[in-house]
Amino acid sequence: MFYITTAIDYTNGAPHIGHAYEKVLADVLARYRRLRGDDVQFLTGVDQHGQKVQQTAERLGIDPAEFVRGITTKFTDLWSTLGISHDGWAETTDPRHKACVQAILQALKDQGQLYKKTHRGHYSVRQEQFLTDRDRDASGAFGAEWGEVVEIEEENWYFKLSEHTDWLRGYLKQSADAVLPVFRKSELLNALDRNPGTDLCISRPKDRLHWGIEIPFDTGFVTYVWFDALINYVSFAGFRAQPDAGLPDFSKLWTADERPVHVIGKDILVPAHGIYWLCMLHALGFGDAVMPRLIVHGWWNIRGEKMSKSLGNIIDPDELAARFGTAALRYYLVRDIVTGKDADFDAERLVMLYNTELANELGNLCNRALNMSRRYTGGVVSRGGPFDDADLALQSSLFDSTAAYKSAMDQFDVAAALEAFGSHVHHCNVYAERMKPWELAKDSANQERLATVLQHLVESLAHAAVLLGPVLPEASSMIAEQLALPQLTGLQLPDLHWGLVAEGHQVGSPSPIFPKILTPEA
RNA sequence: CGCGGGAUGGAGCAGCCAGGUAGCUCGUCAGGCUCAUAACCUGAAGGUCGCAGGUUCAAAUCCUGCUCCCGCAACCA
Repeated sequence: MFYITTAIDYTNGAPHIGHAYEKVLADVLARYRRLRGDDVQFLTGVDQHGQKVQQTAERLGIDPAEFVRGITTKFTDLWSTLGISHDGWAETTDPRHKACVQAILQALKDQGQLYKKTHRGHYSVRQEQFLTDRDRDASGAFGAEWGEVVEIEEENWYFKLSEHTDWLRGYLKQSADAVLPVFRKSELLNALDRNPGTDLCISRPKDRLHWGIEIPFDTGFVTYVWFDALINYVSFAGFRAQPDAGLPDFSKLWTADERPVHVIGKDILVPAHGIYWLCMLHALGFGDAVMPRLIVHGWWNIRGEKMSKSLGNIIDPDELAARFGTAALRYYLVRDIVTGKDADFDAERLVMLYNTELANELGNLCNRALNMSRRYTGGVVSRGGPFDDADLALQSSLFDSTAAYKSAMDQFDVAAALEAFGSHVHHCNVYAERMKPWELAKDSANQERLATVLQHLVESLAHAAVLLGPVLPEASSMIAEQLALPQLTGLQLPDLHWGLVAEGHQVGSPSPIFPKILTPEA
C-alpha cells in the first residue's frame, strides 16, 4: 500500500496557489501510483484548531466551529475543482481524531514522556502570546505592535523531545531517503546539531486557548498544534482506531515495505515534521523502518518575491482555474517547477506551456492523426505492411520515453516525467512530417504504408492517453473517447504494450481537447 | 566566522550529489509542409556555465576563497 499525505491546511484564510500546488503534486503522485498498479491511500485535509482561528472567529463574533466550516468549504470546493483524488479527508475537529490524539497523549504520559513545568516570560496581552528576544525591535524593546507586555509565569505540559534527538540524528544520517531533496537533509541535521536538546511545549491553558483538544489527564489545558495537527497522519490512517470508525486498517497502510510519504512545504520541515513529528513517532515506538519519507517541495514566488498578504501578491487558484481552466493550471503547477525547488509563478508561462505543449503539440497531434484516419482509411486502424526503420524508431521512442517517464515519476520528479512524455509526442509529429501520410493518400498503391503510419500515430496516442492520466485525468479520458477506446482509462502501466489499438478498430472523430488560450494583445 | 538555496546564450530553467565534446522551452532569423487548434517540421545565430585560485589527462560538475540575490534562523510554550 502506498500511503501519501499532504500537510493539512490551516483554516484561517482562503487557499492560495501554494496550497493548490501541494495538493496537485500529491494528487499526481497518487494517481501515478494507482496507474502503476499500487494500492493507494491519499490523505489530505485541514487543521482547524488553534489560536488564530479562535481569535478570528471571536473578532467576527461567530462560533469557531462555524467559522472553520466556512473556510473548510473553500478548500474542499477547490479540491473538487482541481480534481484532487484523495481517499481520506482529515479534519482536526473530527471526534475520531480527537480520540486518537488523547489516546496518544495518555500513552506518552504513562510512559513518562510528558511532564509539567512552569515558564516565566514576556507576554503580549493584545496578541495573547509569549514574546522572545526575536520579537524585540532594534532598540531591544518590545514595539508598540505588541500592546501591553507583562511578565508572567505559566504552567504547561512538555514532551521530552530531547530524549529522541540522538536517535533522530543517527536515523537521518543512515537513511538515504528520509528526506528529499537531499540538501534538505543536511539542513535538518545542521538544525539538530546547532541546538542543544530542549523539550517541546505541547499545551496551552484553556483560559488562553480553548479551541483545541483537551489534555485527557489535565482538563485545564488543550494540546497545542504539534500533538494535534501532526497526528492527523496516523489518526486518519486508523491508528488505534475503533474497528467501526470507518478508517483504514493502519497495519496495512503504514508499513516498512512501502513507507508512508508526507508531501510538505519547505517551511514546515524544520522543526515541525523533520524534528517534532519524527521524534513523536519514535516516542510512540515507531522504528526506523517505518519512519515516513518527507518530500519537501519549494514555493511559488511572485516575481522573485515571497507570496504574502502584506505584499498583497497572493495568487488565487480559483481565479486561475476559472480563467485558464483546471487542465492548464494542474499542468503548469507540476510542469514548471522542479520538485523541491522554488519557482516563479508567471501566468504568461502558464499560458505558453499550455498552448505549446498541450494545445499545439499533443492536442494537435491528436487532431491531425484522427482526422487523417477518418479521411484516408475511414477511421479504421490497421497494421498495414511491414515495419520499416522509421516505424521501429517510433516504437523505441515510445518505449524509451515511457521508461523515462516512469523513472522520473518514481523519483517524484513530475516535470521530468512530463518532459519525457513530450519527447515522444514530438517524435510523433516529426514522424508524421517525414512519412507524409497526406502524400501517401494520393496514390492507392500506398494504402498499406499509409495504414501503418496512421496506426503508429494512433497507437502512440493510446499510450499517451494512459500516461497523461495522472496529471490531466479529464484530458486523458477525452483522448480515449475520441480514439473510441474508453477502456484505456482503466489500464495500468503493466498493461502498456505495442498493440493497445486492435486491428480493425474504428476511431472516433476529433475535436480540440486543449482549446488554445487566447490572451488579449498586451 | 549562524543555516540553506540561487548565480548557465535575450527570457525562464535543467544538468552538478555519482567530472569526459553545454541541454530544454520560449523568443529571434531563414526555410519547408499543408493532414491539423495560423497548428507541424527543418536549419541558423546566440553561452569560455557569477569572480579568482586549486585538484585532475579532463571541471558547469570536486576543493578553497570572494561577490551579489533570496529564504530561514528550531526551544516563539
